[in-house]
Amino acid sequence: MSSLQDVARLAEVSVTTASKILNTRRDLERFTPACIARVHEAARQVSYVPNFHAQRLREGKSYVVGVPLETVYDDALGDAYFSKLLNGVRFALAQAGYAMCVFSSTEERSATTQCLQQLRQGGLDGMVVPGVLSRLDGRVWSDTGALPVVMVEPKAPMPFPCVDLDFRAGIRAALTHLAELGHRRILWLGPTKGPRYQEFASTAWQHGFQGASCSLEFEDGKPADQEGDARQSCHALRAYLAAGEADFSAVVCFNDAVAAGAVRALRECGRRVPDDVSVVGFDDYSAGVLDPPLTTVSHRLYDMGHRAAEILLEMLAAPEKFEGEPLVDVMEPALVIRDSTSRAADSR
Amino acid sequence: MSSLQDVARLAEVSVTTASKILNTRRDLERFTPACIARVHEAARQVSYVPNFHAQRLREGKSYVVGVPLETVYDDALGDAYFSKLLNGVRFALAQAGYAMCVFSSTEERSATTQCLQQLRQGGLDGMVVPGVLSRLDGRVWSDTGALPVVMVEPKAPMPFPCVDLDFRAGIRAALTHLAELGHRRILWLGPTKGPRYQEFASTAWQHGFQGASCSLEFEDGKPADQEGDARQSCHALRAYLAAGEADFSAVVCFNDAVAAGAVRALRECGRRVPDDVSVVGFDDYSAGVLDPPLTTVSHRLYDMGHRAAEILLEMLAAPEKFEGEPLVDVMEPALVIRDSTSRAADSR
DNA sequence: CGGCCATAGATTAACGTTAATCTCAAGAGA
DNA sequence: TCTCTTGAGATTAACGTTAATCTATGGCCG
Repeated sequence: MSSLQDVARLAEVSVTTASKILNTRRDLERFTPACIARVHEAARQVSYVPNFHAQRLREGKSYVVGVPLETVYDDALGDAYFSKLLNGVRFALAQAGYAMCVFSSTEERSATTQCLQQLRQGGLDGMVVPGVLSRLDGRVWSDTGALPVVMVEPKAPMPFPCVDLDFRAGIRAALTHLAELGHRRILWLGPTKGPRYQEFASTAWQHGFQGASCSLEFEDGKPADQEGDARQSCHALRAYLAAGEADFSAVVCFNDAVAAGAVRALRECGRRVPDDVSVVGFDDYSAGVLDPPLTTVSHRLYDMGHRAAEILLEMLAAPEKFEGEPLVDVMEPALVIRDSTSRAADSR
Repeated sequence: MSSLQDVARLAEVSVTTASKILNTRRDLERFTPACIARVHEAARQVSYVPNFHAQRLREGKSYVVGVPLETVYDDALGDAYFSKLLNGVRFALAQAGYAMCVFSSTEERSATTQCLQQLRQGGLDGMVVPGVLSRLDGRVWSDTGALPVVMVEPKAPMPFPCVDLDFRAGIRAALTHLAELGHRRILWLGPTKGPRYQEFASTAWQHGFQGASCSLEFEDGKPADQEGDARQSCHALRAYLAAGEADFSAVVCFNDAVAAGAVRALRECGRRVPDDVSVVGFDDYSAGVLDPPLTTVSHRLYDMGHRAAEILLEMLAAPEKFEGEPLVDVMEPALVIRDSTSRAADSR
């Protein structure tokens, strides 16, 4: 590890001169070409690289943004959720020359706590918080009002800007799509009890789903267990069909895993997808690899992460613009049409 | 931002005293309780937090490890791959008090370049490199010999420790499982032309797969496009069956997406899975949500990431142990048995 | 009563960088 | 010849922390 001092000594100039020539490039016109060349040559010889922490300390800025990930979903759903979100954050930051630092919870301290600590210490310039997690540990958020933090979905009580998703618009898009295909009797399939329904979706789903004809509910199991979801929904729908209920030509599902279960149940009961029944998923985490590839409402997590990072960067550039009521940026989900929906049989 | 100076001024002690009492806690027995209390009270009043970069500069250590992610796979496969890998790295590091910083490529500079730069600058203590990517930009790796870097799969020519996966053992496990179920005629289904086959698996597959009776090849499309994989393998197997080839009771697939395509083709041709034909996937990225849930060879990426981080931490603690020939840590894949394999029909 | 030691801290120097100010010599202008 | 300017760089001080060394006071012992 060589420092400017080594360079300066070798080039027989002052440390400041070396700094100006090698790093800041200010007042370059004030040095003779010979001097500049000497400094560069010396830097090469001792293979000088500027010290990260010294520069950051001096500048009072880190160019790093933190993202806390509590251990909540350790499965394919969590993979998809966080991976897409983090990709969005990462690329937006990278474009602006920032790095992204991801924090995990340990036995002693939550990821959010660690992240907030480094933020206060100046090791991070800001923070993007997947909001699903932000409600864990409410006390962690005391005295954080003025910190540069952006939340992602759903809107939390903390007074930070937030990027949210309009679930209702997503469901509306699904219903509109089905209506255009001639479907009139639509079944809603998803958990309506259990922790997840409480947490995520209660009002959004309820309001968004008023257009459905009927709804089939099943008890939520472990939060976000995809295999479990698929099994639950398969059982529920199979029982429903076995009971002779068949007054629907399309199913809208809570997520892609539930949709996968629905497809399985329909098949087992001799209904073809999409020929006999159309199925729409939600999230677009696994929809592409299912059979048939699912029409689904995309969560657009990449875009949400990207947008959150953009907002954070704006906050860092101009904090005064973000005083007052915190910004809520609502994104529209996107309907991705694949092969699990088609024109209703009775409207062909 | 208050500093030790502010605290010291307010508590009427020297800066060093404040440092010892608040941060290092060395020589604490040498201060009167009254003094200690005064310093703590002052720290509270000015809400002191130690400065991150100043501490790191002083200590000459960052407690941050970098992971470069080049933009290679921007799809569900990439999500699963990197998410699981990063989770493993993250948790291992978090346990040891390290943070994980993820780098992305920008238009100008590759993620690896950025990461290496910060490593040399002392902003990072080490680096875990998903090896799939390390071969991009060979020149980037010149003059990096002594840096604390650990690679993950596959073994690259760079002289760093590496965590690798024994693909052959994975295939062997799949074949053994099928043999135990009475299968004798096994079809290998996967790309055998195109970039991916070249890159990943050529020798591993070829050697590992000698036990298969026959193999069906299709042209590789875009690297790692899951939907594409499923479509390709579905077409290939459908054509194969349509041509009257049916001399197999089990299929071992290149990855889960290929297996999904295989299941689809088999179904379309009236074969039930697993009753008529057993199917084994590879990777365990999406195997759980497919119908039927796939028996698959798990890539164990979480474990690989975890192990890589552990090795890196050992390197940081005792660099001298890692001189000489770089360590290669080979992990055994794990066979995950789900519902797509069953006893061969002709052996029941 | 002088020397010695422990107590309770303060002072100094250093980590590596940089902004602001300062110096010194040469040349220009009056 | 004397002042003024300009060029080319050096010095100083600062960012916030900490390890190593130093000082001053008081008590104890011989």
